[in-house]
Amino acid sequence: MKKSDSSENYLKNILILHKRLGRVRSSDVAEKMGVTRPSVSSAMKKLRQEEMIYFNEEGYIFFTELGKKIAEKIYSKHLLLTRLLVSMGVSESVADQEACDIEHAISDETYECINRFYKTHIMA
Amino acid sequence: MKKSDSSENYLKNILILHKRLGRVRSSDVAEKMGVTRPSVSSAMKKLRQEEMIYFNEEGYIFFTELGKKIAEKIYSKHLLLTRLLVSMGVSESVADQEACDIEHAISDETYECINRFYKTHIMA
DNA sequence: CATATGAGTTAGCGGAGACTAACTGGCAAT
DNA sequence: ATTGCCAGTTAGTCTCCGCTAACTCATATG
Repeated sequence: MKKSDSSENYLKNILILHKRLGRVRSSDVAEKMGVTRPSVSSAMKKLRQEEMIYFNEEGYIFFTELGKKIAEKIYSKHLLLTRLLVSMGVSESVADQEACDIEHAISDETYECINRFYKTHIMA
Repeated sequence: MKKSDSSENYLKNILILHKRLGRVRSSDVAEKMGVTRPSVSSAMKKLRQEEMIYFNEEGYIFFTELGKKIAEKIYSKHLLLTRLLVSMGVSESVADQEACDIEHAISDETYECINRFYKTHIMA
């Protein structure tokens, strides 16, 4: 049911690296997230067992449909929260940083509420 | 520096029980938070070592100045976040629930930003 | 007086999720 | 062909923070 914050974070960062680099290895994830390669290795093992990702023959990481959906959802939450905080006067870097924690705490329903609010009260 | 979410949660709930009951024992905390008495016992031990709380002769829990300050700060964050979410359309109960996680993720500076925003854009 | 109850503690366990140390296997350069 | 590097994995450790089991102690109740 409840995915752990840690797994969600790995998925989000894999997505970001996919956008940035085109293809992603475990060591890229380790470098981006500031964790060791063994940590990534065991996290990837878990995500693979949960059918969120798979590795191709060359060792690059790809999303399954499920993994992609979850990664994109979290990334959307991250972006929305960052924009919201910035428009409330929080600095770009702090907003980005704190959104990383908040994003795991809000449900999809709450995301929709915030999104509607943002569109009608702020973006407008 | 970074207090754990768990400790912050204990402090917040002790504060709430103080307001509600006047005085607070470990078992009250256990019941309110849905954890076992041994869990509370070890959490209180930690908070006592950190000089956040102390016990009086009868076994009731009281805040030190430091503990009170931190508990009130977290409680303020909780209230503000709940009100913010509710005014964005999130239900009272979900807002309250999710605020419990978000409250540990926002800095004091971000709290001030949200507070200003709330006062000028929503409460007004 | 004997016993039951309730609060608190201690000891020990378990899962998450990080870490280090050390091994493997591929590939490049000398 | 040997050496060295880089990516990945495995094994084992640590910390945090829950849990259960079991003990202590005080109070209340038969």
